[in-house]
Amino acid sequence: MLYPLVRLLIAAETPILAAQDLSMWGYSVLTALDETPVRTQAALAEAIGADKSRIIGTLDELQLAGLIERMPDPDDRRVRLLSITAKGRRVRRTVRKSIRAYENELLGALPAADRDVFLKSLRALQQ
Amino acid sequence: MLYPLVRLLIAAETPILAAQDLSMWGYSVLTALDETPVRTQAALAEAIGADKSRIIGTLDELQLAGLIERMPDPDDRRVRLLSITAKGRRVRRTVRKSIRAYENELLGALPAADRDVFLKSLRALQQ
DNA sequence: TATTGTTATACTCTATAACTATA
DNA sequence: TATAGTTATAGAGTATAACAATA
Repeated sequence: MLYPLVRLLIAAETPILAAQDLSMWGYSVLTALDETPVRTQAALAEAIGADKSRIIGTLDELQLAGLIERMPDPDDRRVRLLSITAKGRRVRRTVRKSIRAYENELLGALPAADRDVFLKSLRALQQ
Repeated sequence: MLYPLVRLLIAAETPILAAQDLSMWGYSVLTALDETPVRTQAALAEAIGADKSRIIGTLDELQLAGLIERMPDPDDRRVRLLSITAKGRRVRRTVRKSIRAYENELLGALPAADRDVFLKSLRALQQ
């Protein structure tokens, strides 16, 4: 039952991301970094459910676009300290607004009380 | 919010399918054929959200395992009439029972009233 | 020797377009 | 010529392991 819904969301949200030259992983990274700063790339990858080698291309793009910063940690030069830039925060906010607008439109099909229970339940089912 | 949940379900249900030598698409096909018979492979593919060329390997495997039948339509020999076999039905029921047991366990974390609203809402959100 | 980030490789999935056989 | 099914090809996404730099 989730599969058609997920397909619908991906179809609707891919163009929103593309409008900001963002991939799904790129948006994932911005969201993670905007919520809590992360010290290592491996920790970031783990946080968003990816492999550390998988996000490198994504980080390269985000850095090139000026959306994140990647600084060698002076205390351990193997480590890259990751942070979101002001521009990255702006882009993330823009995307999030569009995505939320779309999702609210979708959820508008549900009675308000059901909607609240639905979202609460979704939250409860994640670990 | 859906993504981690979907990952969790895939991780839990892949071994259930593997125990019956079924792929996710194979299970999708069995489910579609068990619910309503389909005349052409293209229609079946469309029904489960796949490409007609993508499901051919799956149909080959299912047929080889004796779970479906694929007969040329005598009225139009380009067409393959698709149907699930008794064995296919048994396998599907077995898998479905395990999957439902797991999902009920998951949903057990929710209060019964919320669970009902959650499932009803999921159903309402699909088109 | 162990760890962080990177690169290289192979593997799976998928989409597309050719191809065949029928109509 | 058009359609159903098939095959072939190339492309994207992913996982794994090897690698360089640093500890």
